[in-house]
Formats: sequence, structure tokens, C-alpha cells
Amino acid sequence: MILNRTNALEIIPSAPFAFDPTFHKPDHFTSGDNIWEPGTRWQTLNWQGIPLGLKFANSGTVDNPQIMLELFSEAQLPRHVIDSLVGEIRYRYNIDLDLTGFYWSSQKDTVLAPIIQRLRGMRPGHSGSLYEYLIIAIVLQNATVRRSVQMFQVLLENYGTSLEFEGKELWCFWSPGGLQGVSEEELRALKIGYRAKFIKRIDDYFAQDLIDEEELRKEDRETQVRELLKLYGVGPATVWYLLFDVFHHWDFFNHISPWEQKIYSKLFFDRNPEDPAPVDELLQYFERYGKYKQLAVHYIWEDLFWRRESEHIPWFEREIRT
DNA sequence: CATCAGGGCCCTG
DNA sequence: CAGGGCCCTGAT
Repeated sequence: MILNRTNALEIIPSAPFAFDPTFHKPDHFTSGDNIWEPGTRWQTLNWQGIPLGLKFANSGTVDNPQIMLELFSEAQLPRHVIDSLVGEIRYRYNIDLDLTGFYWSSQKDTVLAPIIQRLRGMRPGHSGSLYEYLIIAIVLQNATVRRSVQMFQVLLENYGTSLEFEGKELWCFWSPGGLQGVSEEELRALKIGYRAKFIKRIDDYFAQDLIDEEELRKEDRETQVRELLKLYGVGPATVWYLLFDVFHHWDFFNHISPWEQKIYSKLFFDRNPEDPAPVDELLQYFERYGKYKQLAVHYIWEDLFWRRESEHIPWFEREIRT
């Protein structure tokens, strides 16, 4: 699909705002639905069933931020669609997040202070919807990164839409319920293994309108956890990711997987990855960050991956399984 | 060649 | 609440 229609908009984030670490998370795997280079991100987005191309360009500074957003579409977009889309973008990327409380409380922390200096203005967030995040989370389960990328790519190529805009060719997600005509066997043939069943059941669940992302955002955390765990294939690890990336809880941190455990052990206690600190001990360590503990996790994590782009960190390389 | 763990989760006993 | 099984891949 070729997207020739364009709309240009201006988005003013709250300050401070850091464009690159907000629009590029080096720990998220590259997935064929976006391209990033410093100052610019191209991204596909399925909004209310309409495949769109987005181009975010940095046109401001950290303290005086401004984003130029260009929308590419096949047909002219009605005003209300653009408005709702911009609202959603502001939500997903946490454009209006106030970070001052977090920064204030961390300024004397020896681990966080230097990180915040490097990433000042970075927002957490994820470009996808709940449904889209769920699909990604499922292909992440019990697989190495390379395999996850391959599974996601094959799904996009089979059920997504190829979009062309500004000379870029990127894949756009299918809509929730878009796999209704697809059998579990067909999915299995794409070598996604037992995850075929999970994806089918999740797609069915959305097709039957048993879950509403917008409504769920308004519920309290316990309700969200309860509703998310109803999804077949979603367990504690996935819920934890969802609560942060999709539902924007900054104070919730109760899950550390084995590979993450090794990394935190090394970071905080300089413990050998073969002999990591107990998970309870690590969780206890994060209590010092109070209601911002998950933001602290995010900053520490992103900083590691950003540093990895410019310097070699041998112990870290060994713990990332690609 | 065989074996095994990998950025979990479901199901059983 | 512990532990086996699940798809497939690449490492050993």
C-alpha cells in the first residue's frame, strides 16, 4: 500500500524531553515496523483499522522540546481520526509525563544520578496497542532474541500490511481479530510452535470484545492484573511488562527473570553471573526508589543498552542472548 | 550425531 | 506448590 496523503502536525512535549531515548529503545528488538536514526523515527501504526505511516522528527531541544509529526495515509484522514490519533500518541509515548518528582528523589542516588544526566527527558512507553504488545510478548516467551525476531517477522509478512511512505517500506500490524480466518495449524506452519495456540486464543478474545484496552486503562492495577491474567498465554512475566509499557505503572516491580537477575546482580552487587544475588534481595534493593521503582529500572536498563552502542561491556555482552 | 536451554506458561498430581 | 511438556533453533 502506497501512502501519498500527508498531514503535518506539531507536538509540544512537557520539558525536559529527550527525543532519541524516547523514540528508540535499543533493548527492543528491531521488527520491521519502524526505522530510527538520530532525530527521526519512522513508524507504522494501525489506527482504528487504518494503516498509517508516521514520521517523528525532532525539531526542538531537551529543554525546549518540539516534535514534528508527519502522517502518511492512503486516503485523506478525517479531522476526528487525526485528533484521536494524536491523543493516543501522547499517551503511548508519555509525551506529557512529569518527571520532576522522579528526578528530584533520585538526585543523590549514586547509581541513578549519572544515568539521569545522560538520559534526562527520556520517556518510557511503547508504540503498540495492548493487542500488538501481547503478540510481541508471546513470541518473546521461551525463545532467544533471534528466534523472536524471526517469528514476529513471519507473522507481519503473512498477516500485516506492507506500507510505503517517504521511500521507506515498513510492515504495519493487522487489526485485533484479524486472525479469525486463520487456523492454528496455519500459524504452526510458520514455526511459532505452541505459541500458535496462545495467539489464536488471544485473537479470539479480542474478536469477541471480551477486553477493551481503553476501559482497562481506567481500572485500578489489581483489576488490570486480574483481567490480563485471564488471557491464555499471559502469566506473571508478561503482566509485569504490560503494566509498565502499556498501562504505565511506574511503581510496580515484582518480577525478575533469570537473565535479568544476573544483570542486576552484576550491576548492583558486582556479583558474578554464575552466582547471582537472590531475586528477593534484588527486589528489596529497588525499594529505595519507592513509587518510581519501575522508572528507575527502565532508566538503568536503557542506559546499559545505550552505552552498549558506543562502548564494549564484555560481561554484559555475555548475558544478552541473541 | 545427541542433548539442551532459551527474555514462560499451562496443566497435572 | 513443584515439575514436566511444549515448538523450534543454534550452541556445544
